[in-house]
Amino acid sequence: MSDDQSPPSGSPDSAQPLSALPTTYAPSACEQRWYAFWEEHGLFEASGDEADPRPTYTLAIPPPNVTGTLHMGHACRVTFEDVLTRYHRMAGYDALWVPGMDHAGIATQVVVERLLAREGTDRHALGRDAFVERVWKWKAESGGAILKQLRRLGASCDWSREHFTLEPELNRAVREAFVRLHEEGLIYRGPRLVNWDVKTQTVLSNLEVENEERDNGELFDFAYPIDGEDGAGESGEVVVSTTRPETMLGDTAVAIHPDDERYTHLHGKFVRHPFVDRRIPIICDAKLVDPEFGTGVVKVTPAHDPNDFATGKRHGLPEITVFHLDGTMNGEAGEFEGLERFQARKAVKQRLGELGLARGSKKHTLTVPISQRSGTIVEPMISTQWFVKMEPLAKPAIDAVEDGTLQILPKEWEKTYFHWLRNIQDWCISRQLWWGHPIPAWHCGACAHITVSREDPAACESCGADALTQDEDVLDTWFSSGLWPFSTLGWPDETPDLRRYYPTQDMETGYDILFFWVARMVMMGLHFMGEVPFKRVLLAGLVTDEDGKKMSKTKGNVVDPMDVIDGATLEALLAKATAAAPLGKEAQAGKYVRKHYPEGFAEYGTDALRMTLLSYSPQSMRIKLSIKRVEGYRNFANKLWNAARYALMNLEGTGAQATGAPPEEPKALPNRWILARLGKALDAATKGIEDYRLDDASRALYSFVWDEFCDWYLELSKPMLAEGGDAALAQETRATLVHVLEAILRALHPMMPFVTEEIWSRVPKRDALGVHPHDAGKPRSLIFARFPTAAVDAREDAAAEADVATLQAFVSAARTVRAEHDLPRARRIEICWAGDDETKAAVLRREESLVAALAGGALREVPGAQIDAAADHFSHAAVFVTDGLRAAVPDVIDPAKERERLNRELKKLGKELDALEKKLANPKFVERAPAEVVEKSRGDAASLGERKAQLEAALAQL
RNA sequence: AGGCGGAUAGCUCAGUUGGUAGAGCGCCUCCUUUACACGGAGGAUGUCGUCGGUUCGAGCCCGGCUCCGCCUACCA
Repeated sequence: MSDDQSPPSGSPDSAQPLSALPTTYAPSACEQRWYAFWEEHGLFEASGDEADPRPTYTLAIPPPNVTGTLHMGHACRVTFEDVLTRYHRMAGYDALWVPGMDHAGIATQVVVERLLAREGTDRHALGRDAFVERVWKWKAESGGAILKQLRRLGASCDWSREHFTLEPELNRAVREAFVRLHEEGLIYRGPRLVNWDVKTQTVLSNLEVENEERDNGELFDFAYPIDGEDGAGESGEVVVSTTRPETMLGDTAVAIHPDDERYTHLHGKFVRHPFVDRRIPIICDAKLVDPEFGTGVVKVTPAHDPNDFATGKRHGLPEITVFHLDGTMNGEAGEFEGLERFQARKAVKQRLGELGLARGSKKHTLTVPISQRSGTIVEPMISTQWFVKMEPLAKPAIDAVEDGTLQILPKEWEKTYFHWLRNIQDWCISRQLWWGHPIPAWHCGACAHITVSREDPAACESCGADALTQDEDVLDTWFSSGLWPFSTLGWPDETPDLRRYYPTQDMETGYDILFFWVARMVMMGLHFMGEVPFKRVLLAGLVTDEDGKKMSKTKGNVVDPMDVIDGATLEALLAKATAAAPLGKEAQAGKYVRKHYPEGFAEYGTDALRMTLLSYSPQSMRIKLSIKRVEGYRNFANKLWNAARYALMNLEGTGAQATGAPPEEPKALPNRWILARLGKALDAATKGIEDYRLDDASRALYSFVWDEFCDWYLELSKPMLAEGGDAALAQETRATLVHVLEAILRALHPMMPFVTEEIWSRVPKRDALGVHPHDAGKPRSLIFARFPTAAVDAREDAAAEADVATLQAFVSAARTVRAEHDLPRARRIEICWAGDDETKAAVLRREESLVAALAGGALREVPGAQIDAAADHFSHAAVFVTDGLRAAVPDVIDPAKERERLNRELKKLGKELDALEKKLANPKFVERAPAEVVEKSRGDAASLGERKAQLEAALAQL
């Protein structure tokens, strides 16, 4: 079977020779077909075999929310992760990419509640169990959309190991983690001032609160009358400032700075609350009060402000909550009871005015806390919640990065990571939602003891009563995500997968969830597994629109990856943008599309999109997705396709095939050269991938394929393959051509899986090429092919590189002359040349026919003096010079054009020479710079000087 | 307020340990040559934000400034 060139049975149709195919690559013709093939044959599945000797490479996907549809950010993540996975799989690792989804507590609950609202009902009418059942049903119906889209992107996940953060297996892990932390005293429950979302009526963690600057705020001043009832007959007032007048209903103190001499007389005094029957102490607090700010007097509302809460604790102040959970005023608000909080604000101000206590207001910009999910202003409230004590967990996580056990790339992010962990606050993990992991805690109706247990308990562990009710809260979504790298491998059981694949290698994700998720996984992994959950954290920037703005439905600048892949007309894009836009913003939503994509999208294909995303540096925070760039990579895929067509046309019927190794001892210069250059490109690509510089890796391969393989090697191969030529040379060239093409396909496969597999299936090659023994028997596919290396697939050859560089410089210079003189293609020229550098002259002599073919002229070596005095020897000769070589092209010139060209070249050369000479004239440079630098500068100056003289001579002759 | 990042060709961005500035797109000229017009050949385009310092030498190292972005905290 070693000569079998037909595709494996069951693989997509590859019977048609590539040379007979259309000249344009059509991604849609093969992408879905290939993915189905890969998946159907389980080609992405990790071995899971403990006897498999290969090292493992494991990567857990950042599980997308079930609510989501794929956006460009996902596409970016998936592409990076897929390249890493495919690369390692090809490089001889047992690679495992664990896929899955996150149940996304609040996000999902909000979506389903919105559906219910449309049906005219709500979750309370349904009841908890029915509601949860409804969410599961919804998840089953629409939750998988994103998984289908992941496949369109070519994600080579092991679908047999797919997980969902709310599935029963992971619930076991969650319970285990919770109970263990509780046993260790790291989980506690208690009343704290928390972030309350009045709309969804749940508590939020600090991370779920976003701060938004608003300049429409005001600083409102009002007076508290001094209470004279303490017998001293005091009168007067103190004026306080507030941005939230309604909270004064919960004031339980007024604070001044102890050293503020303006208020010394108030020490120990009281003020009278104007609306509720309360006498309020004036307290001294140096921590809370900045005497320079405002009046230097602060109203203290312990129940509704973090600083006031802390102050209240210091002074033992009562904490009076004035809001209901829905944000309306409660009974403590007296006459304002029942008002919504912002109405209450107005009302309080108005009443203060009526009482003559208002003391004016001024504009004030302030940042307001916004709920990430509901968009409402978050209310600080005192509430009893579950917390994780973070400090003991954070320490090992800090150590791991400090001692290098865990690497963060790009390294700049380390500082951010440390800063957050060193100032970490306890994590509020309970949520007043229904969709999520229920907290494994049971309240005893008899003794109020709380039983925390892995299994549902039958009786209270304290008093034995069976009057138990489970805690009504669920856990923060991120609690289960934090366990993801090991819970998906079977933890808490000691499964073979957990043994084999933990710790994972890489965690690739956006920097926006460094705290939310990455840091928590590190803490949880270290705590429960005793080992970091992954060895490297790879952070990428966020994908934005063409203007660098965040993609949002309101702005209408959301680019759907599927549209980029499949193509979309302007009308379709407009329709989608307007449909997604909020009511009333439809017109605005179309603006972006009209401005940037007046012609819609062509069918760019997955590979082009992937290459585009890969080409952005991971160093930058923003990835401004440019559709022009996508187009460029679409063109690249087409270039590759056509290069392959050329190669296969020349291979057809010759018996040449890829063997996984280059020819033993290639003789022809272009063959030696391309193999040497392939080695350089492969080194750069490998280094790029391993260093997480996929931009470097993709650039190296792109420029090798286009600039060297296509632009030079294929052109050089044409004369070598010409009919009636040297048969041995042609054979060697075909062997080189097919090998380099095949190696390119393997190298590019992690980045461009579809077009490479499509072409590769048609490349004549030895069977079982590069397949690891462990994968023997599986259908033939690039998925298992060995990733090419310089050592095996290329041949080092510095001499060939230097010689072709000479040839290229000469050919380019000759082409410039042709172009500048508008010589028609058919016009043959004679190029008279002389060599000053014997090595270079030898190259031209040896490769004369190739140079002649590429430069479009016959070569004739002449004495150097003839070129120096071109006018005397050749009529109307254009003269060009490359390093170590001179040439004249007789009978072609238009003196004016020639003068222009020579002058332009002289100008450029002059600038370079000036800089060099200035440098060399500096004695300190000669003295102190490294010898090789000085030597090089001298050499460069000399050859530049020579060229300049020659150009000037040529110019003078015109 | 503190921290971080950015400022390089018309646009979007690379630039490895300091040693003569790069790519893609766009632009100009020519070319329907048997892989490719999603192409080929050639060409034009930069005070590397600004001021100062270190150095023989700075896009790169150090400091100040300006503008932009992000993050964290907080402003009664």
